[in-house]
Amino acid sequence: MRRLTPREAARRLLRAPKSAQRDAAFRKVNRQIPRGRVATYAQVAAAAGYPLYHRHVAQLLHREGNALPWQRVVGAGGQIKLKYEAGLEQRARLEMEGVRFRGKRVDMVEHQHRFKGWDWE
DNA sequence: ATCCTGACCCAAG
DNA sequence: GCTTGGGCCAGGA
Repeated sequence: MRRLTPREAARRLLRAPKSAQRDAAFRKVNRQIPRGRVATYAQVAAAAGYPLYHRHVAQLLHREGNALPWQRVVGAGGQIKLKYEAGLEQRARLEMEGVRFRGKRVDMVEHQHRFKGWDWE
């Protein structure tokens, strides 16, 4: 497979369904979150340019999180939204990156990532 | 087209 | 802290 030129890539994106463009934007934003930091679903959605799509961010991570730093996306206020074992795994992964918790929630004051330009403040 | 669901969010009480 | 209700949107049945 030859590598696509930027122009070809752009063209391919335009032809692609909207959902694919969104997902691509979500993946890109998710990958911008550095180790030891987290962002909320709403933050990722907004930073990707789709302010009302926080639920879809979750859907994407659910589908193909394995190929992404999915553990760095949490609910508003630092809540872990995964249930049961999955939730424990996310917490463990984050703690392994040095993220600290206050009770059930991630210490957002310490670890919330700020995307440059985007997202309030 | 309708109905249901979801790793959501937020304001209320 | 909690629960509830409403809002949001696309995808699948």
